Amino acid sequence: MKEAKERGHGIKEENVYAETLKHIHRMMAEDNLAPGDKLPSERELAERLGVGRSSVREALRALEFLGLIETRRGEGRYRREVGSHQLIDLLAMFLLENERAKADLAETKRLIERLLLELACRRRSAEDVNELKKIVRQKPIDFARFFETVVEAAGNVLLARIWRVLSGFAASFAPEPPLADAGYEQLLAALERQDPAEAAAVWEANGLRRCRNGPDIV
Amino acid sequence: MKEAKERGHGIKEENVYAETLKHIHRMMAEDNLAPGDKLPSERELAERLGVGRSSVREALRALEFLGLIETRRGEGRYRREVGSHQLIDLLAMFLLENERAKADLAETKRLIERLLLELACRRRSAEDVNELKKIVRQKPIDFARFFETVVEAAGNVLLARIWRVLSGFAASFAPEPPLADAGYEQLLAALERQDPAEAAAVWEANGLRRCRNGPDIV
DNA sequence: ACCATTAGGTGGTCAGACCAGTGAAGGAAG
DNA sequence: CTTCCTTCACTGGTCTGACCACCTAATGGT
Repeated sequence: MKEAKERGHGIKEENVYAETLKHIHRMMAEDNLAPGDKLPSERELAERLGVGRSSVREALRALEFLGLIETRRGEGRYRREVGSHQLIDLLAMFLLENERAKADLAETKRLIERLLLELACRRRSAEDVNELKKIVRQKPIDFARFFETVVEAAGNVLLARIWRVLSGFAASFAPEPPLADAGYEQLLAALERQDPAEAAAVWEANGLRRCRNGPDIV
Repeated sequence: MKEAKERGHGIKEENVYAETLKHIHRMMAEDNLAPGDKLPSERELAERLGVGRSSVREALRALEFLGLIETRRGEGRYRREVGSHQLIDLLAMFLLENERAKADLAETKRLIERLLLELACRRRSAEDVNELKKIVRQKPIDFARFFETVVEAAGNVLLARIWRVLSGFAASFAPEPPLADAGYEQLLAALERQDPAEAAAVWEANGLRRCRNGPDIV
């Protein structure tokens, strides 16, 4: 009675939804899908992968959650620029109820930013420095663009993604108070001299007051 | 021709799936659902909320994605301990298909471990130090237990969770080369003296060689 | 009292149907 | 010819009903 199973294939035996998710993701990579490109329709994917439309829908919904694709009703689904994370809004909503989580989040974000700065110091190219100089020269300083460049220069995709997720969370309930201009000058100098310790020191010095005390002068 | 719509209710007009998601989440809060408690079944929720089962499924899948509930086939869905960030799991899954990502993963893990060590230096209690002394004294040194204690002492739940995820994935394809015993002695000394800089220095000296030099794998 | 069987509930999946937007093809009016 | 509008095919959104595989607990025979 009990040996009835074993549907022929010995291995996989995972949720169709999870399989489909991986499959579609792999397909996106293999087809070299650029941001803005259109994905096949739900029905076509279902037929091509030999699964039901509902399973395809759940997989696509997950990809949308991860911010990898964008859905336009009546049109289709499109590959999205990485970095715009839809899931952030939802997650933030849930996290709002936990004070401790908020504190941990703020601290973690801050620490990972320090790591990214240190990495950027070691790996930044000459172009990175020029780009940053341009950004700092142009007042008011665009904090987001400054740090995006730093993250790019750090050259660690995983750490960058974690940062973007945390950053999105934090932004949704704790607006970012910008550093003083002098802070950027110092960071830039450290980056140019490839001095990770100096960058970390500047970051700590500029961050502690707002982390500890809360509201402070801009 | 164009004024045909307006299904009676003037406002909402959002995806049923999104509405259902919020609805179920609110319901969980109002019913004071404790971790481990069972949620109503898909079919019951569908009937109670007046929507289709597929919409309920998409909403529940999202909650699962967020780590708020757990699904047990054949049994039901249960409220889960908050704080389990499922999304990072998924993120890692995707990154694992890429060689470059593996190098980034190893580096990120290493860096986050440094952060945890630094935090632990600042926040460790006397008991933490005693615990660590016991672990170090007992050869061969149990690396996992040593670091678990450090992570605990660091007192940042979010960072700890990220580390556990990274650690788990890293272990699955890159066995951990343990530190020399002398390394643990030095780390312990730094922790006892609450000297983050020293701890970080020891960590870098013992580990970063493999991350820095390799030209981003092949 | 024990254990195998059974029945009902639950999530997992699929297929088909219909709705509601979108955009392009195609025809009528200018 | 151009312009405008209708039409139609296609897409995502949703609902329904039907199975399946799985788990639990009640059942019933030994």
